[in-house]
Amino acid sequence: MINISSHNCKEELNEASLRATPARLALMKLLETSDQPVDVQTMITFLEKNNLKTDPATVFRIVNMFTEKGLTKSIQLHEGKTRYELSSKEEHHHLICEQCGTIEDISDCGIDTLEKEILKKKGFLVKSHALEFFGVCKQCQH
Amino acid sequence: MINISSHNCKEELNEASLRATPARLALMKLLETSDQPVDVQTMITFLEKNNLKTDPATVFRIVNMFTEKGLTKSIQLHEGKTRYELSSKEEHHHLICEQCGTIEDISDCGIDTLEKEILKKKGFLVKSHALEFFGVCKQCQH
DNA sequence: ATGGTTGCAAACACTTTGCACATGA
DNA sequence: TCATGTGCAAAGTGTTTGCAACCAT
Repeated sequence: MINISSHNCKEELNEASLRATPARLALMKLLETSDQPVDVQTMITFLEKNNLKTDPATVFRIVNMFTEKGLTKSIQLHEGKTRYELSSKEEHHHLICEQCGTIEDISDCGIDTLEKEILKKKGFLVKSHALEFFGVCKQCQH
Repeated sequence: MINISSHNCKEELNEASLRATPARLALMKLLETSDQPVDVQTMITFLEKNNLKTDPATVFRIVNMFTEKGLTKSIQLHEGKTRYELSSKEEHHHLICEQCGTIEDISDCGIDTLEKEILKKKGFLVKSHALEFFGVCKQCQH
């Protein structure tokens, strides 16, 4: 991920025809700096730490809006909740350790080839996909 | 899927050291015959239709137990709920149409190769994976 | 007989919604 | 200014838990 300048979040929001409010700007920054998909609780805590009074409803509205506008992707790791990640991040997937819970990234899985085949064979046009791997990370394999 | 005889569900349950109760047997059958992953509401409706008095808590306990014992897999299609599918079904993944909601199956995606690479490159031992494609099915592409 | 299972009620966690007030453009 | 966004309260949905009664083995 090459971060060409401290990305102008305000601009990105405007491009998505969203107003640049303090909460949204802060969440954009959180998402940009986080090395793993973020859940709503974490977002709330982050906002509070930054003295931004907030409410779950607002955060849910923000992430839903972000996702609807294509700024973020939603991710489910069988935790009974949703995590969010910037769509602008390089295509990658996740390795979730069932023991310690660490979430590692992985790229390059030739899934585009697969998507093209799906279109040819099934006539199904893939818009997005979810690919996660569950298992045991290196450290946890004693 | 070749169904060698009307599979003896009772036996399968015993092998998993689970008692063969009416609800469990019925759910095994539902899962065997369903052509797509089933959610808990559908299970409850099914049990009621078969005059098996039941309760959500029981069904959740059953599917959790099934999944824990490896009889079923849990699947999340960004619906805010979990679906379940027999693990004994042939390895496959899902094409979910965002327009009409149909869930189509797809096999053969060479994901095992990928898992081996992950072990070699990252030292991460994959136990299971989730791979779903979201898009527009053939019929919905007018 | 007895330990695994269930039904019921209650509680939880995550998420959505309605509405009046506040705010960014 | 005024449409858009927020806070608060309430409700909705999916899921879990405690406990006494029940039933498969």
